[in-house]
Amino acid sequence: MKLTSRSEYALLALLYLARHEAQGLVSVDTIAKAQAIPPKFLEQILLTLKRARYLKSSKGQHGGYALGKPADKISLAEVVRLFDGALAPTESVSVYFFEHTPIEKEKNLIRVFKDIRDYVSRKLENISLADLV
Amino acid sequence: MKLTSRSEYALLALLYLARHEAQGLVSVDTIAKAQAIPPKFLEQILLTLKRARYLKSSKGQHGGYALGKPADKISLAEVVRLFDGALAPTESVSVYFFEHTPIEKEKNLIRVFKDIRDYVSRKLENISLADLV
DNA sequence: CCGTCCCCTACTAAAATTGTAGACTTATAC
DNA sequence: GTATAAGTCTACAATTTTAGTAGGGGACGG
Repeated sequence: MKLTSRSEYALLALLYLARHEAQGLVSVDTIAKAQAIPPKFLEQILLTLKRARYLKSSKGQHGGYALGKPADKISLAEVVRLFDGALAPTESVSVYFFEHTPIEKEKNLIRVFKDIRDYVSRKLENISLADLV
Repeated sequence: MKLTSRSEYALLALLYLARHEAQGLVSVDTIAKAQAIPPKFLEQILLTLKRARYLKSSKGQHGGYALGKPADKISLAEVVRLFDGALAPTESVSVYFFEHTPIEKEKNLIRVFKDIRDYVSRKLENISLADLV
């Protein structure tokens, strides 16, 4: 797993929204300024999060985004997977994003990388936005 | 950390050499065929490994490559770092490859990713080629 | 009906990844 | 001492991924 700026921005935006849940809807530009994210890029990211039901939104004046589910129901694992795919170090040990890779037949190596995969998944699955605000 | 095919091939080649240490020097083509690696690509990889002192070589007939140090002195961490850089999930928590990234100021996130970094580094630093042959 | 804000797609520039090509060098066998 | 079997080295190319930008459209509030 390697975080791209997409997923880092996504996490920052979600954290912002989790911290400002009381305020209701927040505009893209507000988040963009607060977290120093290129606004049009953030727009795409939020749209992706919305389609995946992590956010809800409304248009028009006073529109904006808010969390689509409780902060404790959104895990880091889900967010990272949405933007960066596999949490595993190589796709041949990935559960959700399996693909063939050269080391596939090296059982000993596979075991090591599965251990890492398991640690990372467990860790990120057990941490929600609520744990971080 | 995300393994590229470069580092996967490097690991395969090193394992092959570790398993055939008795045979002395082994040619690129022999390794390439045994491990199904594009030969000219492997050539580059072995050269990099050699420059980093993990391999030694000699030219000419009956030339080839062999491990440059004992198999138990070559850790997976070193090999992966050589080809793929940081073991950490994002460079802002990397010790050897630090760079600024967007989530930098989110202390809570940083803590999580440092935990992952530590697990991965310890794991890969404690496993050598010798452990896998 | 006007401004504000989300929706959506297409596009682009840069970087990384995954190789290929070919000329050069060195050691060994004969 | 020459042919040959290797490694050495650099440059290049194709593809994919990443990190954005651009801009028109649609909905909602006032």
